[in-house]
Amino acid sequence: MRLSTKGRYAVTAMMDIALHQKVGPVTLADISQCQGISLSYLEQLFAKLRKGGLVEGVRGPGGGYRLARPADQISVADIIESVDEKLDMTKCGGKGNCSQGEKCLTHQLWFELSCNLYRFLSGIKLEQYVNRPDISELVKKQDIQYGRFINRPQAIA
Amino acid sequence: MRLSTKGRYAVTAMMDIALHQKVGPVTLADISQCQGISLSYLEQLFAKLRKGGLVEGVRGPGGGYRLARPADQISVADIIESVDEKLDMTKCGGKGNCSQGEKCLTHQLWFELSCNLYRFLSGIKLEQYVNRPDISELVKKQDIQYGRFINRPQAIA
DNA sequence: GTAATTCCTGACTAATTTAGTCAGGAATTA
DNA sequence: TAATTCCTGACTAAATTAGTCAGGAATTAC
Repeated sequence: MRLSTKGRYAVTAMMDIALHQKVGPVTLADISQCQGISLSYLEQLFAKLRKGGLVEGVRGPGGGYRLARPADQISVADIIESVDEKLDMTKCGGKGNCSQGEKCLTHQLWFELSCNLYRFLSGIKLEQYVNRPDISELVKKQDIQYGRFINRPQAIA
Repeated sequence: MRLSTKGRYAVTAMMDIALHQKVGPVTLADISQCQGISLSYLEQLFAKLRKGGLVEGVRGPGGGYRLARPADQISVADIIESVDEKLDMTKCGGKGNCSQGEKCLTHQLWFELSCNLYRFLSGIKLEQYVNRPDISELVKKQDIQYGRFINRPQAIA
């Protein structure tokens, strides 16, 4: 479990999509503009999120990305996991030069810690942010501010 | 709050020191050998841990590093914080180009998440690993395996 | 007081990851 | 048919991580 700006980008982008679920698919161009991330970089990230089965793309005008499953079934851990490559925790991998076969003690301790962290982040779902009334209010304001979804009549329906 | 291999190195190294508190200071050379990290890189990390007030160095033969305060007062969050530079969470920093003065919504959400994570890692202290009897047993075994503390009579006293 | 040990400092380099750029193609809608 | 948007892959630039090197400073053991 690694946690970098890359993971943050992915999580915030996914939050953006989750917050607009009802309006329709969200374009990467919108996310790019609102969050100040380059479009091409977002495309790289979303290629991974797609492979991870977290989002699905909709092509053509009015298209964009939507969640591949309900927001209460997507955790922060899911997102980070699909975007960040696993780092081998042990440094000795399968070599066993760490402690003659056994996993080195401190590596074992880190592993425990890492599991706890993973469990913690697995418990945090996108849904719990979406359903907060104070947030829905802000979403509306910001959408107007950025002029999002203005030329998308079918999205409202 | 970022979490990389760098942070992992620091945490595992600190665990190593905590586990050997009673025996005396732990040399970076030992940690380097046991965990497969280069000595010079460890020195860079420990320069930060020292500045963070988490460890203090003891020079000369029989020297090494020891914890600067009790193990129940050093959390995983402390360690990672002093080793990893802060990353600006907002990307707009103080520029306010994010959402005209207000913090962008999704950035705000990430900030909340990050706080929770920080609180979680602050709750995990080095002590809770040190005091586990199953671990003390393993520490002894591995120390013999690596031939640690063999030429250090004063360390036992 | 000399030698060995260990921390400590700073500058430099190599490898990896992150982030961005570019050029183009494929599916969909109007 | 044209506009929109995802989608792919190759390439480059910047940042971070990790390692290397050379030397100095404090301490201990002899």
